[in-house]
Amino acid sequence: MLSIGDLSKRTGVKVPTIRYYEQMGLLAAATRSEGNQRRYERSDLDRLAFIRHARDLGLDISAIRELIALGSHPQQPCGDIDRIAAEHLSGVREKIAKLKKLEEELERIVSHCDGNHAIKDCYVIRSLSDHGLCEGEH
Amino acid sequence: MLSIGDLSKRTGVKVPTIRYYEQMGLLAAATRSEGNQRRYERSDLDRLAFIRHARDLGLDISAIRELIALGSHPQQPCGDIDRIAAEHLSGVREKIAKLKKLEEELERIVSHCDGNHAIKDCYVIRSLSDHGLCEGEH
DNA sequence: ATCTCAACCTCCAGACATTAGAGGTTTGAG
DNA sequence: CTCAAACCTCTAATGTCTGGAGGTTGAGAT
Repeated sequence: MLSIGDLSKRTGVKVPTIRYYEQMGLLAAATRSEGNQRRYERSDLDRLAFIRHARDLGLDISAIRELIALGSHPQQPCGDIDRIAAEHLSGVREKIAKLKKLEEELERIVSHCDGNHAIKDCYVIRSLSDHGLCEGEH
Repeated sequence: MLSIGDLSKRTGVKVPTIRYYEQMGLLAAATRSEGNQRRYERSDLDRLAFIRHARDLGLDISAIRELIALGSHPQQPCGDIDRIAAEHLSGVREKIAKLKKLEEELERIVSHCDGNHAIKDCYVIRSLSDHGLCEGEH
């Protein structure tokens, strides 16, 4: 049996976050010690690792809840699960595309500015003020 | 003179968000009509466009406040502005790198799942449960 | 057996950048 | 002049945690 602190150390999920996940219904309410402290076992550790992994991938709480619910019917076909992951993949791709445009623009801004001219002539300020200077759209 | 709704339409920033920016000190308190409604002019539109642009680039409110403050002393050299932009650039690059790893992993996960086997054998669930299946780190 | 102090408990509040709603007032077009 | 749309302020919610206050428990050392 693990304390909440043990669980935290092993998964890298902070203690209040574990309690939050319990509150959000991602983790079943833990069994308690005589003194009312949460006690966890192997299966809780696995589930928390699953949650953490999914969060790292950027899935939100409700998506994870959906996955967990689906996962509890292991005989059914996994089409829905596939759909959730695929939807998320396209979301991630969009974010990457956006960020790449931002990266280019910031690069351009920084490379034009040597840090030594007066602010009124600074390319950073000029290009932030005047969207027309941007090469891409965003 | 523009109403807050006009400003909103022209910049794509929602009305309550404009009021929020005023509250946060990014926009100066607008002049008011006789009936206490906000009235804006050209310079407000420019500044709001600046703010919006900076937010699109992912700068947070305090960074924007900093830029605005620096921009109001146009005789000083722009080293600080350059620093803010450069710091932000490295943040964006980190985000991109992270998301690319996620993209790869999600691709791998999705491609292994044809949506037709039982959930207990689904690669999505298996790889979320077992970090050891990941090729990269995250 | 007792002491001690880290780790635990609950509840509440804050962080971020908005967004939405309630309830009331002003504006401007017909 | 009327009346709906747009405005006002204030409050509260969103999502995902994170921190603190104030009090209790657990476990190792004496």
